[in-house]
Amino acid sequence: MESTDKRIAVIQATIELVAEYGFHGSPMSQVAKRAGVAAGTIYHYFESKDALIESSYAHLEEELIASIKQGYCEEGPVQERFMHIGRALVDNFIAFPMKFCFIEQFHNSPYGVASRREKMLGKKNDLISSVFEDARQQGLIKELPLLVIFALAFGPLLIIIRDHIFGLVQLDSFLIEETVRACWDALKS
Amino acid sequence: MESTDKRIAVIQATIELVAEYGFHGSPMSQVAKRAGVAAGTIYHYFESKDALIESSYAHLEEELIASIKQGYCEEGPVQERFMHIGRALVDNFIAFPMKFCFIEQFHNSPYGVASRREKMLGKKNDLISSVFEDARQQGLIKELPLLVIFALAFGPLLIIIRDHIFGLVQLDSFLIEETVRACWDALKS
DNA sequence: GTCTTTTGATTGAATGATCATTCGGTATTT
DNA sequence: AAATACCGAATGATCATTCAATCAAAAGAC
Repeated sequence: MESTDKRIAVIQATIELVAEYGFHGSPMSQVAKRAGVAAGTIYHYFESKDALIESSYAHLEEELIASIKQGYCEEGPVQERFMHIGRALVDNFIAFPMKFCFIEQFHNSPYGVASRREKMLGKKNDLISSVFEDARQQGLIKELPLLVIFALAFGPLLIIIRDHIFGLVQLDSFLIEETVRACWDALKS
Repeated sequence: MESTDKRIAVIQATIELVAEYGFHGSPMSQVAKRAGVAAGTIYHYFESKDALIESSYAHLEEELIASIKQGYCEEGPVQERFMHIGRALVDNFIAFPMKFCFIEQFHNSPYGVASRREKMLGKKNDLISSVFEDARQQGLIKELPLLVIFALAFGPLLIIIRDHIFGLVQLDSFLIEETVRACWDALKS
């Protein structure tokens, strides 16, 4: 993970362009132009367009986890930890819609498939999983597979974020709070 | 909406290819080959690739609504109607994963934006909205904007369908039932 | 400190592939 | 014979990627 100025600039340009125009609407020539870099330079940092997209996604994922960790209390009550994660997710994506658009496109494209499978095999003790493991042990939530719990917890949030970004709803902090709480209702045993 | 054999064949080929390779990985030449048709023929039925993709989506949406209507009782209790819709959605997408992959890619691409906005303006009395309107009037569900209700109701289902299709969970009818019920828990006031 | 040398970074025009679309013509239907 | 459906090679654009040439900076030599 080297991080020259130009490397980051290229990733940033990729995220912006892909978010707006999709993978196929984002030629390397445009990425180069927006990053203020020559086309050839991209290939100094990334093997191919696919590799660039993969790296851009990894970059976003790191940023997202970092932003969730801000103000997160590992020792607090389970429901409060859940609410924090939910709020952080929505707030962050609403503040940076491009990140959301890129990530969602990635997840629903052939790129994302392999990536998601890898993550499932081996990720045990990350921040989020452990909230649900604790909740399960305390008998607070339903006895369902972890992935189903994930779906109930975050599925609705992704949708309202998308609706907000596309201007179909206007989220405010009250509505966000109520929605995250409703997600918790879905989990409660 | 004419429906020649070839027109349908082209749409079918488009859905299959896009589901597997994405929009940018589905050249018209391949669509033609898979549909058993000459490249030029596609342009007899569709103005452009964009128009073809738009029509393919519309086709899928009609099919989906038709399949939900099967066995649907307009007069039954609200919760039962909701459970029926949820089950139908999951069953249908699991039976035809290509449909799901196409639709999700569409929704998260620049194509889908306009389409979604149009639908929001003017759709009042469709099958699904009226379930939630009835539920609201009976005081059964939370007082939240319709789009948030949609998100809570169907967001989790979309995620577990994706996980199932990618082989990350194995859904059976028990798990589907429990998940749809949990979605209802999120809605309950 | 100044002058080479070497290494890595950067450039952007050139290359070759691939793609959406067109069109002149052939088959099929009316 | 008129109209419509269909074909597939040809066209022109666009794109990812390469590479020979320039530039920058660090390392060594004296």
